[in-house]
Parts: sequence; structure tokens; C-alpha cells
Amino acid sequence: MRKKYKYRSNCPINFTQEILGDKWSMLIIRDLMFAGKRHYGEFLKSDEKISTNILADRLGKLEHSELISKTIDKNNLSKNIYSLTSKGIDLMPILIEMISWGLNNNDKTMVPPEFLKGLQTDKIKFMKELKRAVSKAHGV
Amino acid sequence: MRKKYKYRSNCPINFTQEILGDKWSMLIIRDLMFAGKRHYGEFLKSDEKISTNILADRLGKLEHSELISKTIDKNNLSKNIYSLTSKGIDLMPILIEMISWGLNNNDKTMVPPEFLKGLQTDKIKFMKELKRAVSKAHGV
DNA sequence: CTGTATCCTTAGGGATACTG
DNA sequence: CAGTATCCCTAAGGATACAG
Repeated sequence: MRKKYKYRSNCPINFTQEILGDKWSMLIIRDLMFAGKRHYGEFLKSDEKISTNILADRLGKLEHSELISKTIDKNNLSKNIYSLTSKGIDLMPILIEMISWGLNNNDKTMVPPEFLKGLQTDKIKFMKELKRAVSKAHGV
Repeated sequence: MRKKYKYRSNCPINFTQEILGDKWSMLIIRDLMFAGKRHYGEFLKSDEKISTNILADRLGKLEHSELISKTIDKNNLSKNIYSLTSKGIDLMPILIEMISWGLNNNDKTMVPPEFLKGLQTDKIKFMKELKRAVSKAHGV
């Protein structure tokens, strides 16, 4: 039983960050969301090379937070299939924006083209307005 | 001189996460972006209560990553003004999506009223726009 | 191959004293 | 008040052995 955790504040950014703000959770979500990974061993094979104890811990925490769920693989009863819940899928806009920012700010980064579907022009238009306001406030 | 850091992979999500994936950096960006904070002491006053040594460290790292910049406050030569660079402002979509997800997934969370102080726009009007835009972006 | 458990090191971070 | 420095502890994480 995982200890009940008290968040540091009522800020939604802080809440999101406390759930996903470690070095690994977001990458597991990424692998589920975009790379179609489902099994334990597949997560171990990511470029960032998560170690097995950390992977087990994060899968447990993500399941506890109800971002992912696991079911037994009918084809192989000794393994689980991990998948995103709808709450986990709802993280997609965050991931998309992280991809976008990363690509724009590090030439070395790259990602398969199919990752970038879903950017919505309405949102972009709104963002431009908002960015203009903040830029002005910061004298940029 | 900060040691040159090698990222674990070429994934843009990993890159973004390595820069912002600690418990404090994102909150400093938040305070600059939405709460209009500019001075050292203001950051110390956030609900999450960052300690002074961590704050100094993160301000240094964020400046090194060129997400923020600091200039001497002409009105008080013993203090600095911290502000977002355009690279920092470009993080806004990520923060907005984090706010949206946090609000949708934790009833306790709410947007702090002081969030809009730095924006030169009417608070209520801004919130309505924000809600409408985010909802629309999510097909709601 | 799918996980768990253990050991051990390091980085993150809290408290607080201190300097200008 | 702005920022630095020090002390110390805990949590995060890496390596790897182990069990089904």
C-alpha cells in the first residue's frame, strides 16, 4: 500500500509536475503513447536505458496514479500488457508541446514525423496572442 | 563554469524533461510567466516554499539554459530582475497544457488568483479566453 | 524473459547561518 | 532584503543478483 501523499500546493502545474516530474515517468508515457510499447522488456530497451528496478517502481507509481493499467497477456500468461488509461491519454497535449519545444531548441533532437499530428491551428493562434502579451511584459 | 552535459538520448521529450524535470524549475518558470514575479524574494514566497539555496541553484541553471536572464534592477542596485527569454516564453504551451491537465484531474487544484498579475490584460477576460481556447483545442 | 529484491552511491534538497 | 555557503539527511537511481 502506497502512502497517501500530500501535494505541496493547490497549483495545477505543481500537481502535474509532482506526478510526472522525475526523470523517467514521462519517458514511459512516451513509449506507450508514441512507440506502441506494451511489455516490460520493451521499456528496458529505450535509448535512455532505464534500469529494471526503476522501471518496476515507475510502472507501479503510474498505475497507482491511474495513468496506466496492466492486464495479463492472454498469449503469454507470465507477462503483463501495460497500457494508457484515458487519464494517461489526456497527457498527450503536454507531450506534443514538449516535443515541439524540444525540436525547436535542440538541433540534435529528432522524432519520427508521425509524432507531430494533432497540433491544432486554433490553439496555435491563441498561443501567439498570449505569447505576445507575456513577451511584452518581459520586454522581449 | 558549469560542466558540459550530455543528454541521454536525442529524443525531444527527454531533452525537455532533462531541463525542466526537477521539482522546482517549472515552478520558477510559472512564477515568472503567470505571476509576474521578478525578484529573488518573490520566488521564495511561493506556496511550495522553495528554500533559498535551491532557488539560487535553479536560477543559475535556468540562466545557463538560457530560459531566463537577469539584469540589475536600476531602482535598487543590490538586486536583480529575473525575466524570461523568448526561449523561456516558448515554454508557455507546455505550461498551459499542464494547467489544463492538472485542473481536470485534481479537484483540489485551482489557478492561483495572482497568476495574471504580470499580464497586461484584464483578468476575467483573459480567463474566459483561456478556458474557451483550451476547451476548443480539446474538442469540448 | 518478466519481474523483485538488495546493496550502495550520488544527487537533490531542507534548515539555517552568514555576508553585503 | 538579496544572495551565498555549509551541514546533513533522504530519496533517486544505478548495478546486479535472484526467482518464477
